[in-house]
Amino acid sequence: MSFSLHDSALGRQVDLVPLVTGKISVYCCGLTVQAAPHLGHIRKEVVFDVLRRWLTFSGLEVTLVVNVTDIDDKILAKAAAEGRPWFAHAYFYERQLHRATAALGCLPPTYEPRATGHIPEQLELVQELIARGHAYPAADHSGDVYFDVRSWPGYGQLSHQRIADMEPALDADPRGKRDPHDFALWKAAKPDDPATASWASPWGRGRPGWHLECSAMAGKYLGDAFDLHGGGLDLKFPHHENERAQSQAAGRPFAHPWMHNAFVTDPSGEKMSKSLANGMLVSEVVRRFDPRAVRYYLVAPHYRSMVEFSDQAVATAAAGLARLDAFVDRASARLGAVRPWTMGEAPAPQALPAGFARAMDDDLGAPAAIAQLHDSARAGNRALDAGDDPTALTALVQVQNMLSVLGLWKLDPAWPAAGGDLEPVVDGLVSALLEQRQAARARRDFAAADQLRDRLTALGLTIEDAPDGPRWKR
RNA sequence: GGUGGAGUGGCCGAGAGGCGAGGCAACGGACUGCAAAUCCGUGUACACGGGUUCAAAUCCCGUCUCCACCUCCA
Repeated sequence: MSFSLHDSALGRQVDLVPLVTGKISVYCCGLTVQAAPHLGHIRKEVVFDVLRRWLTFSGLEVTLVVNVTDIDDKILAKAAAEGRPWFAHAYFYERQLHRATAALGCLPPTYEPRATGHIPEQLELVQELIARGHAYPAADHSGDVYFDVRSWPGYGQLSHQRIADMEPALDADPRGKRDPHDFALWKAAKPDDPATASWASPWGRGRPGWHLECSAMAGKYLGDAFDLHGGGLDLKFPHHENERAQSQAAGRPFAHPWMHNAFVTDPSGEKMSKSLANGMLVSEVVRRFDPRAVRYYLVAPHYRSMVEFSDQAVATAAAGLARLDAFVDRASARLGAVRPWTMGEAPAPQALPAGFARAMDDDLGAPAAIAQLHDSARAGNRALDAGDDPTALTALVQVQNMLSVLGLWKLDPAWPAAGGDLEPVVDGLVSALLEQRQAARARRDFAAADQLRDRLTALGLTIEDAPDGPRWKR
């Protein structure tokens, strides 16, 4: 069984055949760190985190590169408005991004290069493109350098657009371009730009354009050819089209399949970015909901489907995850805790039901994978009811492995540690109270028993009297 | 104008010619001191109008509605 996925460039599903046996190299466009990340931004991180976990589980060594765009017009403008250096603004939001990805259980990428840390590589690429006749300094001597889209026949192939059919550029000022669709590789410094925001170049001081950095950094960390390029659907054009054109025009094969994830929409069904300040910042959502439930909500739909955000949708996800947790808790209490596969370990044989692997190998089919997860939990619960411990144990192992592949295992190392040291102490105290309550129940003093349960309930704990004794959970 | 995607039961969300994914909610039953959890059961869903076919949510034609991209949005 091999992994296949929908290639946005070809518009059909293809097998992902590694360029180097046993290894997969992935470049996934990261964020421009100009504002706090919302759920839509973070969906991409979660999708590629799951991809990485699944490929790793499948025995591949995955290199994941995610860039940080730490300089652009918006960052400069916002920083100026705030009266602080652009890099202060960028670092601030880069930290917010890291906090948000960690909060949702995403592992840090293998490499996370910053655009401003790779100026020499970007200048080299510009010179290479000029030498090959695919780029030119602006005719108006502004110091800009543009990519010549008409010089590259493959331009438009990724997004399936012809230059002639594109909306005429609204740009009234051609700024020395040969074609209005030519895009900036290098942008000359403007008089009011801060001195720290420009670098010396053969065309005068300036800074790299947005598209250039990804081509340069992908080349540096993954080589001229790599296995997979990913990002949000909205980057397909122009960003990815331009990246592809730059790299290939410079003689680099670049990525084979392209993978694009769909958006998270706001409750009115519109793309999230238009309504930043309405409760969908990651920092706000994880305050209101269990972060694992938020991740489950993002993981469960197919990555190429739009997902609508609402409190109710996340609450529903939380209920679904609670069902799985309940089985794991119940089975662990009876059979003993089982440690699932985690990132970096070799998978044990029979670690997963075939249906789950089939679903994941088929274009990361999370919905079918989640269905399998619930089916396995049900089978496990049934086995526990029937006293069939061996079957229940198999289910416990498999359910936990599936959760781990999806990054949903409760104790996954990617989750921020949450006072785990106190857990046994709390467990001991609660268990002592539950023993008292059991004693009360045994002498049929239900008033006393209920009073104890009410006290624990008031602390936010849930008490369940299972046939094999009481259980508690938060 | 160009390109791509979507409309599925109370809600979310899969599937893509034939045996009703899955979750949430609801109802009934078993279990329980009561609950909770769990298990079992319960649904004549596929925007609309035509057509093809033994068989259509799935294919074809037409219509409507929505979303995204075509300027530096994940």
